[in-house]
Amino acid sequence: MMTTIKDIAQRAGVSYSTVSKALNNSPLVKKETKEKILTLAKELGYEPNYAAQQLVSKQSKVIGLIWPTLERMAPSILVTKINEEISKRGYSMILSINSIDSSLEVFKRSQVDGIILFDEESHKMIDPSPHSIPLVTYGVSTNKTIPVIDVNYQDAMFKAVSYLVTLGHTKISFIGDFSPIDDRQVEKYIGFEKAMEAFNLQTNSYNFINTAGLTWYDGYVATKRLLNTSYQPTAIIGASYDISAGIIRALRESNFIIPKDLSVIGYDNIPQMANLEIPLTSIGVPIEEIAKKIVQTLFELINSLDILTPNIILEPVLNERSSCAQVVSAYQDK
Amino acid sequence: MMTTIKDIAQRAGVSYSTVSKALNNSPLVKKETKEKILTLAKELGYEPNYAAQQLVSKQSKVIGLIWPTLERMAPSILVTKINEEISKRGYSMILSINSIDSSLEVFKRSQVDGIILFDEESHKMIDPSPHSIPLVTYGVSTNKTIPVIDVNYQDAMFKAVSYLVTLGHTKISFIGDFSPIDDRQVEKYIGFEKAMEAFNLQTNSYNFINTAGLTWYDGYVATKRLLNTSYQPTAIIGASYDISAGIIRALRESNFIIPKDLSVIGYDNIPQMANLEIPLTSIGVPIEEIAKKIVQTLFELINSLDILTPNIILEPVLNERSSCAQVVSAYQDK
DNA sequence: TTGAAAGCGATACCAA
DNA sequence: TTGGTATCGCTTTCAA
Repeated sequence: MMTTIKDIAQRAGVSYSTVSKALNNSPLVKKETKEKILTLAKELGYEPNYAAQQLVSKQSKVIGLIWPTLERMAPSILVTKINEEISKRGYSMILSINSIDSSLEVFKRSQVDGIILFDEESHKMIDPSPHSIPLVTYGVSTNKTIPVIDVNYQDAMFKAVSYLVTLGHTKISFIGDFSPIDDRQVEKYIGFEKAMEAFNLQTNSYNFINTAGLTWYDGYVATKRLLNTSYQPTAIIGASYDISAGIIRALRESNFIIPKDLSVIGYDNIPQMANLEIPLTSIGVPIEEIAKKIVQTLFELINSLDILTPNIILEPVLNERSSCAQVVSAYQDK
Repeated sequence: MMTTIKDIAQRAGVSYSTVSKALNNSPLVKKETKEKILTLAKELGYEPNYAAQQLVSKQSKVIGLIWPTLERMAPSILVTKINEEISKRGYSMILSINSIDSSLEVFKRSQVDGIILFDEESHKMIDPSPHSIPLVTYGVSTNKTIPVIDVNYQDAMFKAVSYLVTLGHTKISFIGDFSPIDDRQVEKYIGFEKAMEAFNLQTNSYNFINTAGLTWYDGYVATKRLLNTSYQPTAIIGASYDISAGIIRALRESNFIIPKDLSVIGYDNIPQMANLEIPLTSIGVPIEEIAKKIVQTLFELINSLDILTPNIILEPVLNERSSCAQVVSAYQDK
């Protein structure tokens, strides 16, 4: 059987309330008594019963993260960062990969102090029961009842296009996943479309290349397809890290030199962007910032400093590396 | 404040022990009383306090899985399967991506009933303290104190080579990651070497191609490298799913027809194997079986049916699909 | 069929 | 400095 503070008290010849104090390093206990108790605790292999502690303290010091779609590379870096942020605050993080409902159930059982919800599609139907656990979600803002940390994807695409226009580009193709299941991807697409319009750039089907997937290979294949057409863009925007990697690989295979022959700009600001064959200029909110904001908002909610920040939209920034160049004017004017 | 069984008892005009029984659907409570209590509980938005339940029942019905290296695609399918197995038994699973030590700490806090440890390198230093939580690990057997579920990787490679030999192949190349950090990969390598020896097949450096990585691209590059040599293997063994995907892509790009020109066999038995451009013949322990065995062993430990099964080595099976063919004898004899 | 009461393991307050 | 005791919310005998 587990040893309890009572066992220790008995052996030490003191009351168990004294043991409790000693174990919590209370200044109210004489040094010698404390030492005796601590040694004894170690001897007996004492381990605190967290259920009992939680019962009285009403805190577990753990945060739950719901991540129903485990099989996605991109967020895994975010999850790692969030984990770090949470650790910094003396809390721990546990993950559940079940459906939202059952995850919520487990987390209640585990008595987590707060919940972060990662959802690709729809967190529209979560019922935020009144006395429930503090919860924030990361995703496209749709719900007004729970705080959402979000990225301004449309603005990201606007900034990307704007940057390319500054460099003289007018023939810009967007390669991304247009499937309506992922709101984030759709936002990027819309943002690109709007930006092209805003800059009065003509578009046709060659400007919108649908990868119908988010993997590297999807980007690769889509790029090959684009290259086989008569349209010759001077710049390509890749909608995600993986897709951009595929774009670069396809271009190099076709002997395009980046950025001399073609400029490429990718979405996302994960460190790996710099480790591609060509250091990729990218647009996006730094992953650390997203992690920080999510965790910060959750803790504000836990400490209920204020619940006045329902939706937080993070602004993307441009990260110049070396995959974009000025359009050579000789080509520019016919 | 949260509503408790006492609140319900008061409103219902019964004792709180009756409420407890009703909530647990005890047959000792009259139907009408039960119904009244249940309705009232719903009305008041009653949620059980799990810490209190655990304190008395000494069970949390949750299993913890420690997975320090989140960024690996392959195991993520295994994790999903394990999660399913655990759910079947009425338990839940939570994940921790922290270091082993801190994960152990969180799981004690969360009062999990059992722990599964996924470790790539060394679970040699875990101290299995006497009164601790039941624990099994998935990995290469090294430790005698805690049960390990493992795969016979050497045998897998033996069976792969054996199968190819049956088809008449003698020039077989192994493409895999030789880095010593991952014991699993090393085992495959050794298994291949031993098998070639066992069948008296000559080997040189062209038979062992080091990808120095486990991604698709690593396999792709390694294959290209092999193809540029004078050695013309008739069969290739890919050490992992991702690597095999890269192999296939490289071969197709170089206009090899699989399996007419070259046979390919991959390691791993995840369902995706069939979804590659060419349905890939593969060797490995079905991922479901691994998941089942891990969970089963853990529950035996939890219920301490017997602790007599310290190490379990699963036997790989061959899965014929359509990436291997008989060597045409005309080529065979010089 | 229901109620009273003990106890799970720890914290915290008030007395001594 | 220490000890006694109430309490957290629930399960589980044992009586009624």
